[in-house]
Amino acid sequence: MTERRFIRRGDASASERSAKPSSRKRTDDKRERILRGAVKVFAKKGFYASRVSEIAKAAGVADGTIYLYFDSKDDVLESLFEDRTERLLATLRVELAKQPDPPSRLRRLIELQLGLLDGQRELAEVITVNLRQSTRLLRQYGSKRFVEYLELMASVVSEGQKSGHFRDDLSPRVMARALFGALDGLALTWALGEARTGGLEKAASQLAELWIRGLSPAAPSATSAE
Amino acid sequence: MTERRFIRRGDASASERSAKPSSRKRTDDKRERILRGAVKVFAKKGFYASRVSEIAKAAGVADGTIYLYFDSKDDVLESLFEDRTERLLATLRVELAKQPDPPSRLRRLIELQLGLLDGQRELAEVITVNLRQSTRLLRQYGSKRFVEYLELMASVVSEGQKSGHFRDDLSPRVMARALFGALDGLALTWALGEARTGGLEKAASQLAELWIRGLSPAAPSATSAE
DNA sequence: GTTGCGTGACTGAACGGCGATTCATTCGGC
DNA sequence: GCCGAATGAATCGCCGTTCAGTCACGCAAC
Repeated sequence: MTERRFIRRGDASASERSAKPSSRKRTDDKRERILRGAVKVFAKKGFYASRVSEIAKAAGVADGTIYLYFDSKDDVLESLFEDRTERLLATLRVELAKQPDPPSRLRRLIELQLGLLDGQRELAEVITVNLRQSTRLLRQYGSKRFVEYLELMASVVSEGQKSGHFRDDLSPRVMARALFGALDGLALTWALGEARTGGLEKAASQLAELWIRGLSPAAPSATSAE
Repeated sequence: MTERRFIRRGDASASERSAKPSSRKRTDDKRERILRGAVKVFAKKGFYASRVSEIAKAAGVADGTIYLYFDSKDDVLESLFEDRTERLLATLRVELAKQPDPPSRLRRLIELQLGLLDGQRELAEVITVNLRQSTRLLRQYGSKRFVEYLELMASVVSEGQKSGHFRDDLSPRVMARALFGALDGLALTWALGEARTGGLEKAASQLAELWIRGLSPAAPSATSAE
């Protein structure tokens, strides 16, 4: 009955802290503030242990205001995920197109994904941990973004196979899932652990090394592989 | 609303317990039944959306009985995780010791972990999804098992490096986290997707292929490694 | 063998706290 | 003055947990 979600973000242009209290009109700025508050609170306590009033407090708005911009607490999480993943996907698409060949694209993909999280512990935690908590939602509503994401990875692999840069006895879809998992796992343990800035960078570089060699078509003769 | 559930005691459990006339003594059989019920319910609805009464129903016991065996709903999840992970770790340790060299151990580890979940969609889902939901707990109480698990993986890698089977420019700890993530990611997408029995087997084999080549010391071409 | 009793495992209705959501009211901008 | 964004205290339904009873079993007494 209450369809209140009529505010939509025009684009990524989030006019930040313009020193302008300006009008009492609804603003994307307020919506963004709520999302940012949510990241903080969710990261600290997890989705279910987070109180709506805490999010409101972190965002500097009243409890009720949240319901002017979102349908429910669940909707806040979902929107947050949707919003951030969209940004990530957009960045990835642009950056990957710049790379000359599939191996470079693979490396860039890994570096970018982890690089964007580096220095953003809270966001990393929300994405890795809370993504799972809304899995129920994701499954029910079918996470379009998530699938898009996996497909992007799979396409890098399959293009590499076509071009002869990668061995072709491994399924791109399986590789995409495994790579997603590996990135997620690194981000998770990093976010829950020390989370030193720059820590993910080294990990990214190593992961890229592993994958590029792992996907290489050259049959290692020296290895006593059996 | 005001819909009280009917717990038909003995109903579902009667056939199960037919052989042995149940004594009125506390049994870990009952504890195990609760854990199994919990797996079913958690897998279907997720931890937070699961009701204690649903677990009781699935286990064929009364709501209150759960509190004879566990401290709280959280304790049920924690115990479940603890219990199942312990089993997995024990199996892994035994099996890995049988393998002749690190590459075989790595392959076996991957096959075993995914193989044990194959055909157990519900358990896979609880482990991959709910593990995250209790992350808060895991962090606070320090997950000993989880760390043990990562260390087991890291040790396989570092042994391989010492023996010359694996390249030594990659950190075993990073590799362990990435491998954990890859396995977790495969299990997750499998559990949430079609979950065909045998589906994980193929994935396991491919993942092993990737990792073994990826960790191989032979440089296939002029890779400006590192 | 049978009866009666004490023990404690088990039950499930009721409780109580809590927190997401609502809505009467306020108030700034035009 | 009017509109509607923003507020935040009050509401209300939900569900984890409790605990007063129930009853099966083992045992002792006969």
